[in-house]
Amino acid sequence: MAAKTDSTTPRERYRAQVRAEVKEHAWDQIGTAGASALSLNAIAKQMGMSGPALYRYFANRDELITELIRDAYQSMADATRTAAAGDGAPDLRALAAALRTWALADPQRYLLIYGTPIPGYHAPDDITAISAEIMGTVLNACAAMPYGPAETPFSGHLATHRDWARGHPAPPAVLHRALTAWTRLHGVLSLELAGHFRGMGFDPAELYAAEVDALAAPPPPA
Amino acid sequence: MAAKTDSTTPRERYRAQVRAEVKEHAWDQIGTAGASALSLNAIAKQMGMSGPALYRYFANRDELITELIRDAYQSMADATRTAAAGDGAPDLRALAAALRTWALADPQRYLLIYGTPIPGYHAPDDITAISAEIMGTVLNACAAMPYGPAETPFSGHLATHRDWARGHPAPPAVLHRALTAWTRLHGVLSLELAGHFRGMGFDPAELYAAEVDALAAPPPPA
DNA sequence: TGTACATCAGTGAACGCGCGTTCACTGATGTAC
DNA sequence: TGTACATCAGTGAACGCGCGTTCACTGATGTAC
Repeated sequence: MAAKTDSTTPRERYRAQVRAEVKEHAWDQIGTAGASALSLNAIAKQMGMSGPALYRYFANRDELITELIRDAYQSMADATRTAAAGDGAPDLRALAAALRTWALADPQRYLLIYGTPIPGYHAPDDITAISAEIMGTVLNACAAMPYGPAETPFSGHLATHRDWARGHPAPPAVLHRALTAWTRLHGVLSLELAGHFRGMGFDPAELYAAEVDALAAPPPPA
Repeated sequence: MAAKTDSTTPRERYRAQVRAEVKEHAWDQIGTAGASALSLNAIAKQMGMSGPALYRYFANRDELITELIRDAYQSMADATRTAAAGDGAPDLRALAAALRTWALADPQRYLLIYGTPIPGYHAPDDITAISAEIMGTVLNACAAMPYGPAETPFSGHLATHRDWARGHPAPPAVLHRALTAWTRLHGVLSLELAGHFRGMGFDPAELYAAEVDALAAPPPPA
């Protein structure tokens, strides 16, 4: 018998493996047919099992989708955290580069988070928490920028509307920078992933780099 | 009998009216259940007709969806063109304001264009043309800005990758500005429409305004 | 070490459902003389 | 103006399909003594 090094039994390990395999097929299916076409029966067939068998592993279709969304968020949080705080001080450029690499590696994963929301779906709290963690990573990177960003009318608004920063000590101008970084990088990435640059003839990577440069640029002397 | 003022017969008018009514119900359905759940049978039921009746008006489900996408693009093109060139010189601020109003008026319409692409769907050429027209409007507005934007590394790239501008005479720096306007406004709008700002506590309109300000700001003195 | 029992993975049949789409048909509306 | 015919909107039945999900079951795997 196997040594009981930790608390996982063989059965638990087997379960985890099958669940992982189900999710892999789920991603494949989302990639080729879209998230709304995700079907437990189809996944079972691909795995050479009968449809009802999957109900041993997921309570229903919704639970599988929630799990995929959670994994997507977690993966994104890991990728950005590692890159931003990789060596020494948090670095927005490294974060941005890692984000793009992560997004391009699996467009469906990015779009499951940031694409058209599934109507009626509401993410559970733990997913919201991961999302906030990602925001924290962006905030840290912006707070560590060599130049403190300039104050703006909007940063005045943020001074009194900063609950989302969850107590982060950064000044309002940095909060503004973080939100801007988020929306600008997402702006380029989402259009690229959705194929809206296709056929236009320029290199999306260069447009993305230009946005990163703009974010990292020193503020104009006041 | 009605005077034949133009070439539309009563039957043609009736057809056009029913087609429009079908589309209205289709938008309702997209709003509540998502584009992928769009069902001809369900629409027919809502209209008090039998399912097959709709096949008099649309060849199949795909044709209806294509029509909706076309209408969405056309509506966006109209809204931006009117706003940008409304009174006198093209105006990026007016364009941006109109775009946001248009997007918030019907999030599903915006998301049908810019949300997660429908897998395997490829837009026909006339829709691509409308999309290019919108880009032209943005280009015009950027070309009319009081300050010519500064040259950038990316504008160097655009100097030799400007086919998408379709012969527009603007210099590369303006092309860069137009692409940037597009991606930044989309960045804020798409996150807002998808609900990612919900619960964060700040006012998305102010973030949007800050991006518009940044786009319209004079370049830093070189 | 072997035996008895409990746990759990997976199956196949079945449920009701709604979908897109076709087809032959009825009945109303418009057109031509 | 009335009559004869063509056009076309809409119906109801039918097709095959795949979906999510339940249920009672078989057979393998692990556990306790």
